[in-house]
Amino acid sequence: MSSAHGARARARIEVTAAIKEEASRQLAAEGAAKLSLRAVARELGMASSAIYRYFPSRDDLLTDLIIDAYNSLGEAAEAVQHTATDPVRRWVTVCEAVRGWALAHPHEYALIYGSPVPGYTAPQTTVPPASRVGLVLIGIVRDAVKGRGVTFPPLAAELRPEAERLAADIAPDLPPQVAAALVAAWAQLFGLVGFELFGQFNRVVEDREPFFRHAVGQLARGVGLR
Amino acid sequence: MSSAHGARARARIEVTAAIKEEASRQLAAEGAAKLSLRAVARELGMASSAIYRYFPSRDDLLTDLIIDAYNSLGEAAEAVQHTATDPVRRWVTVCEAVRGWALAHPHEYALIYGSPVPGYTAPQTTVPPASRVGLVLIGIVRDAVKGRGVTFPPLAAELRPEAERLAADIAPDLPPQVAAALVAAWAQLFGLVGFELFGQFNRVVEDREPFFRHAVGQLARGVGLR
DNA sequence: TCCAAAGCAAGAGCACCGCTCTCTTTTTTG
DNA sequence: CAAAAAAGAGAGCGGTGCTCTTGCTTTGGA
Repeated sequence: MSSAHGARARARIEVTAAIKEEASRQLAAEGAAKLSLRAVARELGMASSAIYRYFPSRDDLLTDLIIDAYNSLGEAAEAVQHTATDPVRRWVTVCEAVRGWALAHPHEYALIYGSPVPGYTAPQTTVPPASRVGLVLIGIVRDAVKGRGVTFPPLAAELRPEAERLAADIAPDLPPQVAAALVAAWAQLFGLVGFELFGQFNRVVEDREPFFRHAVGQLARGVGLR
Repeated sequence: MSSAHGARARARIEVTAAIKEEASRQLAAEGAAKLSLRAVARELGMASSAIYRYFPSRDDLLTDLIIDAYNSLGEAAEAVQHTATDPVRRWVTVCEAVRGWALAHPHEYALIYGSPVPGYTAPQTTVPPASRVGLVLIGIVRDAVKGRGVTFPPLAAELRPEAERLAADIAPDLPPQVAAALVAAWAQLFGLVGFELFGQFNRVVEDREPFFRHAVGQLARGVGLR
């Protein structure tokens, strides 16, 4: 068993943690593409082949880091979700937390929202951590709907079936129009963050904080919040 | 001189083109990270070291491919920008062209709008090609403003100075409110496309075409188009 | 016209990478 | 206490970007 029985089991946990720690350091410093198992091993003073006792491949290590990144971002969003009561303010606050986390952890952000690492497809285990930010946004809108703080956004007729299916899937208690608008706003939020982070706003947007605040405020109104 | 004088100069152009062609093939097939100079050379039947006579480094080759990708996407957008007269329809059509290009060229899209290749910073030469889609969107809004087809969107007071600076920079003939909303919508468009392309919509949005059409339609209204 | 200069191809080589296999040592377990 | 399982180390394979040296060919000026 891999329980915390012997000293060996404890050592395994420690070494695994040390590997992830060093890998995380390299990820933050140089980015995912320059993360090398050999360099991690070197830094830890072990043979490069020994790493493979803990992570079967580089991709498995990356998967762990991806999950950590999703959880770290999710926590950042969850931590501020109740610091306001007004729906729009709550929405904007959470969006700002997402942006703040992204600016503080650019390589981690690129790892999870940039181009998927080549040939790499994320396993199912990443799905729950990846959903946390979305769930926070859903929660805000849900509370607003309960408190009558939502004007239903318009919905094209052709989108009706998809909106109903989507609402049933992710938030059964939300009106289809709101659910559809929410998903769109969710994607658009990461468009704003990504453009700033990846340099697309260079020489275009200078004073980025108020710009972002205003844009996500409009996003909130697009979902129906007020 | 590097003019088309001798047979040597002509050969250089041909070899350069052949390298880019093969590299483009590999990029489309496997993605940027698996593009290897050695593999390109192998495929072309030349020594790997010979490539360096044409491209000083792998990054220089990638820069060329980035420019090509921007231009290809820009052309796709420009090609459809006049197929409608109604401002909202024009906007949606161009957005659909962007999405269509992205779905048809996922690796090229990832190259230019995914995480920037680590350590790599795009040189100034990429700026004009990178601007083409934005210019198309600006053109649509400009025409709409002239034709009185625009309701000015709201603008937070704190954003006023940035909006004026931004408008002066990218579209002096556009009202600041419109210019600011336009830039935000521009970024949000790529959020929608990226989320679909990079799998974030898996198990969330099923019927993606109407969803996208509706979302970018709302985007157009956010800019003031109607 | 001839000859030096410049351009180009090729091969060997360096330092790195992910990953595998084998061998030895250590710890756990029946 | 012995057998089995786990872990570490080292060598090695095939791959990468990139450099350097060595010849060969085209080019342009005296």
